[in-house]
Amino acid sequence: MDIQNTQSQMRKGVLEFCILSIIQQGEVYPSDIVEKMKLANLHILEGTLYPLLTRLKNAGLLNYRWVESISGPPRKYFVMTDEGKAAFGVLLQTWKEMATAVDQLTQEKTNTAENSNQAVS
Amino acid sequence: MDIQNTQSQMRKGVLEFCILSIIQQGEVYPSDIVEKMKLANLHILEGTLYPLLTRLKNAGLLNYRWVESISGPPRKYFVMTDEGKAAFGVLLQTWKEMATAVDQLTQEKTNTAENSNQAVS
DNA sequence: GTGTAATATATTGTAAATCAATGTATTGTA
DNA sequence: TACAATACATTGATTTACAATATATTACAC
Repeated sequence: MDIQNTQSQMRKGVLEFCILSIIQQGEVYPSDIVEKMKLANLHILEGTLYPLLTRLKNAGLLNYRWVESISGPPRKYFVMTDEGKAAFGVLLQTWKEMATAVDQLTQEKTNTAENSNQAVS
Repeated sequence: MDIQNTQSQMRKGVLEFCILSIIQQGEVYPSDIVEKMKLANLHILEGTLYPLLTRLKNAGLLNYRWVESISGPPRKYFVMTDEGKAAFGVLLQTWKEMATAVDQLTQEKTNTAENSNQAVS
């Protein structure tokens, strides 16, 4: 009950960061993002994704272009702006620092020999 | 603007997990938690912490005992229940998996729109 | 052509959680 | 008694994810 909620919070925390990361790797439309996130076990629903993309677009981090599809309505392909790329760099640094901090925090007592996953560069 | 918000989201996501981690390392009262979190660059306010501790206590993950202080009102010292220890184990696993997934996601190579599906320019 | 399914973008209403500000209570000291 | 420091606690506003639903386009069977 509460565990699932906490797990959900954890996942929510990195949603925007992961979506920016996906878009930085190349043009994608929303269904691509849902798919890639699912592969990373970070599920996101359309009702969450669309407002989020709008937020990021309004913040100047993203742009999009319409692309015709042969199997349905046109798609919005999203790309990073220069500002978005800069923001992603900052967020990547924030993520690394936070992950390191959390690892240190949790390793202060959890000293099992199994936990030898060292922090990345 | 939006970067700070995204950074804030990231930190929020691990708040409960980190607080459980701190309490698992030993008995603490709320001000201890605020202090330890600040040292990890994960700031939390009392207005956030108190409801959060109440939530975790009501969920059966925490207990507390009153301890007299020589310099003010009595303090609530929190400890983990057995259920809380089990929950923390699950969350630790969740954190590791998520951190790995996020690292992989951010390290993937660049794709192009032409690679994915049936996009037509 | 009409109806249905599949694909895709988008909005609405609800619930949960953080935060800033403030409130309440206890202890020591001038 | 008054005041400062410490500590627990609540309130109101804002934000945001989610479930459900709406709107629009294309393909295909009949």
